[in-house]
Amino acid sequence: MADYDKYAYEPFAVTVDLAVLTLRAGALHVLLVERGQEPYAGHWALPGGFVQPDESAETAARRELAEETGLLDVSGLHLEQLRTYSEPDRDPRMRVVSVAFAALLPDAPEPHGGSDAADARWVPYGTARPLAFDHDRILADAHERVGAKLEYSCLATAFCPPEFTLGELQQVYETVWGTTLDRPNFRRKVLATPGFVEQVPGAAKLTGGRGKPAALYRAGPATALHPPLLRPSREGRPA
Amino acid sequence: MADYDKYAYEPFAVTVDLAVLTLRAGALHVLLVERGQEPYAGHWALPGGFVQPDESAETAARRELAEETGLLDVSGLHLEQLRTYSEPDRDPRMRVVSVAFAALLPDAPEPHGGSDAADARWVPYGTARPLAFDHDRILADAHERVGAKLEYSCLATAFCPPEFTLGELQQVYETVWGTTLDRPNFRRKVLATPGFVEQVPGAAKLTGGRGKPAALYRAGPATALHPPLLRPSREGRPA
DNA sequence: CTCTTTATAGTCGTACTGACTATTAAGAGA
DNA sequence: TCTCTTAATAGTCAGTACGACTATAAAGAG
Repeated sequence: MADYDKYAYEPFAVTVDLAVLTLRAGALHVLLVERGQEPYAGHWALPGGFVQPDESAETAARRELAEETGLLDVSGLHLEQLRTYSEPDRDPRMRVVSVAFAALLPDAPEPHGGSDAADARWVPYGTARPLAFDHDRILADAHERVGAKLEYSCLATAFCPPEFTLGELQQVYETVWGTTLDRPNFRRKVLATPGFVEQVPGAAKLTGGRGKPAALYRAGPATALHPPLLRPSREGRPA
Repeated sequence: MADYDKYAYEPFAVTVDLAVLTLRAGALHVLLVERGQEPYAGHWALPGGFVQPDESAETAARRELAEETGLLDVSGLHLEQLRTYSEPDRDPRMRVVSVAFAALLPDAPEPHGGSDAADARWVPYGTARPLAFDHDRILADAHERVGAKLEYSCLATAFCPPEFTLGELQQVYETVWGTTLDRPNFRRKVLATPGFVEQVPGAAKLTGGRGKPAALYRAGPATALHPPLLRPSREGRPA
């Protein structure tokens, strides 16, 4: 910001929009609310709301997340600022600048409309298009960002419960990237990265489903992956 | 954004802040303006200004960039949205939400205060602290983001003139990362990445300084680096 | 003419990765 | 109970990428 005296300035409304992602039954889901009023009445939209005078966008996003999901404790959830959308015509009613966030949830409790949330629902990613406003774009940006961060950060554990198997962790990568990965290679790579995951000490194996029971792991202290875990090929360069 | 009727909303001032980076004499420089008024009178600050009612933050950033640098054509410059800073107390006078951008310039024309710009100057990165407001943080975030993007994108060519030598390109990496790189290995890696750079066809070598003249290259069509060019070690994981 | 500087070429061993095969330990169904 | 299926885990092997080098070529400086 520079010289306040040289420019007139117009006040803007500032909101936050949330792309809340989770994995249900091996598919990526998004938390969406159905709009009751114009514009875009009947369309699905990302949850969000106005930033209050005494809070930052991050605080507002966390508050909205708690309200919309009905979760009591959102303090430990991963919340990542995506970018800010500020096209003058993105809302037909008024000038609204929106700071978008991506949030990742491990399990998927059905949202039971908290304080004043409209009825929010988990919707499989990619269905329910088009969304209201520019929310298709925001959601696509969130997906792209999360997919990219899986490569070089330990973000994948944010989709998992506190204790998880390597198979579940691999499912996160496969679901977000839309690919399949070789299981032994994935295992080797994850275990070779110091601090990514650590085995739960005397813990019993997870013996729920079929097959050999898997060892349980929890997230380690590392936050970055060196070297990264690159998604397969994606060649795409011209000749 | 959600239900406009359920919340009162406070209007905010929305600004853009620019971290304009360039390389001069092998050192990273930032474009800064000296503040003449309180608060932070006499401190250096990032250039920036208010977003006008009819423009997006990106448009405002490009306009401010042209005004502050005095450059006539800023259309081809790389401009990257960093994040939005919205702490309630970040400006003591009023509630200001600022969208920060990083811009990369190849050469460094001394800014000759365009239309109404305060006297802007190139300042070596790291000197001139503390900056006004939260601009130290913004500038550090810009540096971190640019350093990270050098690893997996072709961003480095944005610091170079249209035609450049591999030595100049390597200097970009070394300067931003603050490391030294092995020259043959860097060369091998860059040339092995399809579309990163392409040799200028019948062009003469650059024979300015001492030493064997270098071949000239220009930026290729690729935008991403696969596999990435990782900066050395940065281990840093707990035991 | 020689020294210094910089670009470019090439070598070599290690580490990492992708594509496999093999083995183990559970539940499901006959 | 036996066998089949499923999933976890162990291990192999070749191709490649990368870091650390050495060597050569082509310019200017003294």
